[in-house]
Amino acid sequence: MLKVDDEMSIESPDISKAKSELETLHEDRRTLPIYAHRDSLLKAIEEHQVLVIVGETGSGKTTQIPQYLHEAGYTKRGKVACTQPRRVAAMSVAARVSQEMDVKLGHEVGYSIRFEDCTSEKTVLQYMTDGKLLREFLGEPDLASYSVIMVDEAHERTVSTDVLFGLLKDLVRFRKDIKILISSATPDASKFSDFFDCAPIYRIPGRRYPVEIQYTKAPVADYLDAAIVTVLQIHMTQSPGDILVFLTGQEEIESAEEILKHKISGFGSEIPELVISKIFSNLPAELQAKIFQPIPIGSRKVVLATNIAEASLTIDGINYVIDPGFCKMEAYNPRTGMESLQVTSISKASADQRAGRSGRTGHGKCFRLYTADSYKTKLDDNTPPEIQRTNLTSVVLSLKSLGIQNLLNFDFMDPPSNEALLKALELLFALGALNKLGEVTKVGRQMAEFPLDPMLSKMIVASDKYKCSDEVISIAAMLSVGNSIFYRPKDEQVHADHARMSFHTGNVGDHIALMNVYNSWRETNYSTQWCYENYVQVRSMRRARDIRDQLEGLLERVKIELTGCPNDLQAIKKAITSGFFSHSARLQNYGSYRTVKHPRIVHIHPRSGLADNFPRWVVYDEVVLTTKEYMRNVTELKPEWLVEIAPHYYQMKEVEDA
DNA sequence: GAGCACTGC
Repeated sequence: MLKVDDEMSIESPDISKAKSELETLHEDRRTLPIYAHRDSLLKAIEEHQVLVIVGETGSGKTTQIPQYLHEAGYTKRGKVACTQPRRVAAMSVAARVSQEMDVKLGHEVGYSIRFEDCTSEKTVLQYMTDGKLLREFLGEPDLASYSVIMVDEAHERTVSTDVLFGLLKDLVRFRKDIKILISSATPDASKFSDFFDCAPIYRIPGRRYPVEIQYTKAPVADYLDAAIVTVLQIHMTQSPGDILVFLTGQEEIESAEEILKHKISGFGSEIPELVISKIFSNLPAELQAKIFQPIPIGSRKVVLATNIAEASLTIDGINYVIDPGFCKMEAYNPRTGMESLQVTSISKASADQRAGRSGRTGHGKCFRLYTADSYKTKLDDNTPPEIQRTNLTSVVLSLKSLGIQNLLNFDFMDPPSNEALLKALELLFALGALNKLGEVTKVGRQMAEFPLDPMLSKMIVASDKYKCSDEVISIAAMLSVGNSIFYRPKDEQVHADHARMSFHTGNVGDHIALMNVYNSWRETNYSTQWCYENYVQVRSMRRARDIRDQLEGLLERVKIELTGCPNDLQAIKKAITSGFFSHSARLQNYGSYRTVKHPRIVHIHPRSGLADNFPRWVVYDEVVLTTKEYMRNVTELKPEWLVEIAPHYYQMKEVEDA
């Protein structure tokens, strides 16, 4: 398990420890910066319904505040919830707090995350992901079982925390007995305070070491090259301590690795050993764990990392950070519905976060590969919150099912564009989730139960009619996992492609191919070996299984029978079309396609099973912009299905073959 | 013939 960043290092419990283990834990609690503030903090919470807490990394807020609230009696009135943006954080903080309180995890202290509820009737301190609390809100809109909600890591501004902000702001008006704590690590918390009607800000000092920052004198032409040169300079001139380099993606990391290895070999034994390691989320877990392995005495470690090392995990022993100032960021265009992943300059907040990674265990040094002037004048203060960069269909359906009528008036801290909201409303209407008055329909209520993109939910709801829910939930689960199902190592591409194409026999289309992958794996009783042989990512498949199991459970709740029709591919394709009819395209000349609504020229992605097949009409899962505008995950359909399935959306003349 | 940052329900 990776070490997570949650203010204190969390070690696995060692049962053989001496009797004083608990005493040591209690002493540790008293040495945290927050301890001196315990009583005044409780007083502030008592006096105000909403309090913004600024607690720097290392202050102990996440583990201590819920315990203080418990000691002060708040848990007699209801549970204390503390939300985290990430699953691992929720789990490991809960484990730590249960140790400190000397209770069994899942009893008084528990956590709840998707696929895993480690709480019981005894639970009074509940750590959870922010998305999970949002889901609970849908079932219990007054959060009656809670006395305090602490939204932790609020500065990360996930879509879920942003939506929670609006809902909680409304909730405090009629639940005078609930307390809301907004906890953030950014010094500038005035935005949070302003949003919550000038809620007071309580500051807790942190415990971190100073970081010296160096800029380049002139802009660098090639940041990858500059980063490599800087690594070598640090290695040869600076005192011991490991190096962390922030790069933008897997490919860049792997090429940096090669170049570095080559350069080092050129030095021979003239320089001390430099151990190169790398981390990015798509790297298999067993290889990720390597970055934590100890290295020989006298050598130095350099970790090449993506943004995963910015907030999601912490590597001990880092004294030097190299920050080229870039990351890959998702952009969403509401007008075209197109997503793209682009290399962008980071924000000042992000640059400061990166620099801070060098000052956790001692004095740090951060080498920024841009000028001081660029930092001041070119970088934005903050990264735009995710809610302004994403497809909102799912958020809008959730809010509508909570009875929020006018979304354009919903109190967002940073409102998404009206265009993005209207686009979402328009699609939900087309899917039949909203009626003309904008009210949630019966279908919409069924759809809202599924933790999926509404087009996928609609596909599942529609599968009831076509008697193929068994197949369709597998497809939904596989699509929901994302694009990391197939594994394609550089030196085995031919084998990998061959394995992948075997699921496409009969040109069934990518959706049904995904179903074939899932079914084949299931037939092997979920064999890991099978995954390796077929160049399929084990982690993605396990995730697909978890999601599929959850969807199967939800079918019952929305009264859809689990029925299969393995040999009726047309029924499955019609269910797919019921969710994705708005993503239809027809073949043009020269193998390009034109989308039927909001016409634009798109292409079948070369990794699609239908890439060389050019069916006349297709539906697609999504369009991504890379070198071209590519449709990812494509299935052939008959044009008359569009009018049959979505008569309110298509007219006959739009779908007639020329 | 492409090229998938990172999370979450």
